Amino acid sequence: MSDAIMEDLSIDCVIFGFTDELKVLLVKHAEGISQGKWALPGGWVTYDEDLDDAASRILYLLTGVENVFLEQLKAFGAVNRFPNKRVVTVAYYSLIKASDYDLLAGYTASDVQWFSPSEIKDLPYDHEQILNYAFDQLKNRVKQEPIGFNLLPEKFTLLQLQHLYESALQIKLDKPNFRRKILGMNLLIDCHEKQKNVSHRAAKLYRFDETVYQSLKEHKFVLDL
Amino acid sequence: MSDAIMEDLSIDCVIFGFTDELKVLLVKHAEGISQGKWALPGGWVTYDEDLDDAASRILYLLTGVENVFLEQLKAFGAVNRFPNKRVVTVAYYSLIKASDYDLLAGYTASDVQWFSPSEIKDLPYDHEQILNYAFDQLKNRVKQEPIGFNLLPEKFTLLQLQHLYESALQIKLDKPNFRRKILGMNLLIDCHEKQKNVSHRAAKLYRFDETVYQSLKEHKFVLDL
DNA sequence: GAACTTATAGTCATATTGACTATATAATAA
DNA sequence: TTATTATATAGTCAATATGACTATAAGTTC
Repeated sequence: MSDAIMEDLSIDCVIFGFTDELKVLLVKHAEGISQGKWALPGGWVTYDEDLDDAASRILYLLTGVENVFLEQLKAFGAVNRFPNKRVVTVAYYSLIKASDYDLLAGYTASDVQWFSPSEIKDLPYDHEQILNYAFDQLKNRVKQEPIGFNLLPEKFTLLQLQHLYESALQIKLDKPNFRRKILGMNLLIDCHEKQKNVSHRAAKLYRFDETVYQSLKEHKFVLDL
Repeated sequence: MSDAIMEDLSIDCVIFGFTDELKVLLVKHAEGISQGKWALPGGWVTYDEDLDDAASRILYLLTGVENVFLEQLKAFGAVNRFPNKRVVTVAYYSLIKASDYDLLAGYTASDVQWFSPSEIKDLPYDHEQILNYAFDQLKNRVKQEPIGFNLLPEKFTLLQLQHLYESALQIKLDKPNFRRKILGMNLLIDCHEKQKNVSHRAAKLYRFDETVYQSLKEHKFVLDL
């Protein structure tokens, strides 16, 4: 064991960020074959760290984003996915609140930035395939467990929550029906407060009931939207 | 590129087999640290094959089982999961009809056999963790797409299909409700035939409508049982 | 005060669910 | 031959969920 790198094994991270809409975190490569290109943050695994730890370390070094729960997506292992060398990569993904993190490019990255899905193009290697796979996974996850706890302000309106679902699932939802569904889950607590400084009727503010939120995460539910 | 092995990357396969109940395919290791132990079929990836191909090759060499659709489960990469050496393994799984395959131990396996989940114990490395993960994945998959096409005889009764679901999901189902649900999907075609040589009222035989089956596989549905 | 925008309440026909009960059909034991 | 049994299959029912709406309320801005 040493902290030498495993020559043929890498990590790539797909970080989805939510503010008003869904974004993806990319870094500009400072070196190597893909120098100057925007790509998923990625790097090499060392011999003395678990895969999950490698993913967190690499993400932090390249982007400054830390303390994020990374979930494994899949290993991508086509023979020619990487040029000149056989490299299998293990992809991870996460969904975070963009405004909670300061971006700081480092290590092999010269720049780091949030991108709208629509402006992403020409990703190197098989990163496009990884990203598409991550989008599918995200949609699945959103339907299988509640999201939003770390993505919205502590107090939020039902419409904000609805927008979150709409941008993660890329669909439009009916407002009254969404309210009914969400309120029926007893997941939200009425703050007995209203929005301020809005140029229309102020909406009620809610917050998550942490106990219910956690138990819904475990005892699988299916959100049929 | 060569057909040398990647020293630090392996494959492990979880093969679920269905006959009357759910079984798992294990091999007895003929060499190495776990010699004489029953374990998941696994082996090393070479430099010149895709991960998916490596999985198929290894499964075939060890067990004689071929032409199986293997789906990737997850990469397991804890630092000490394998003794004396850092090895990351990519796990695959599949669900097949046990009686369709002849078992033939080979390569690093001295024996191969189907096991009931309850009789499996003392698996080496982190194979128990992998197996448990595969069970969870199986349950998920069974709920998200139709199964049975390759697991049941061409003509089968509703009760046989129900037993398949019950053993994959490890739950009991209500017979009339299961019938209603399945028949309502228009997935089955009435063969206008009945069971023979049974010591009770013979049940109707059905077969899958291949077109509907395939389209249900793609346009995700959720089976709420 | 009128026009607008958004929030929130409520309607309704239809479909689905889980938990049942009832009847039909065949084999076998008495 | 009839009773017993095991299973198949049909049907009931109350409770709940769904999608597509309409209606009204409560604020802002012109």
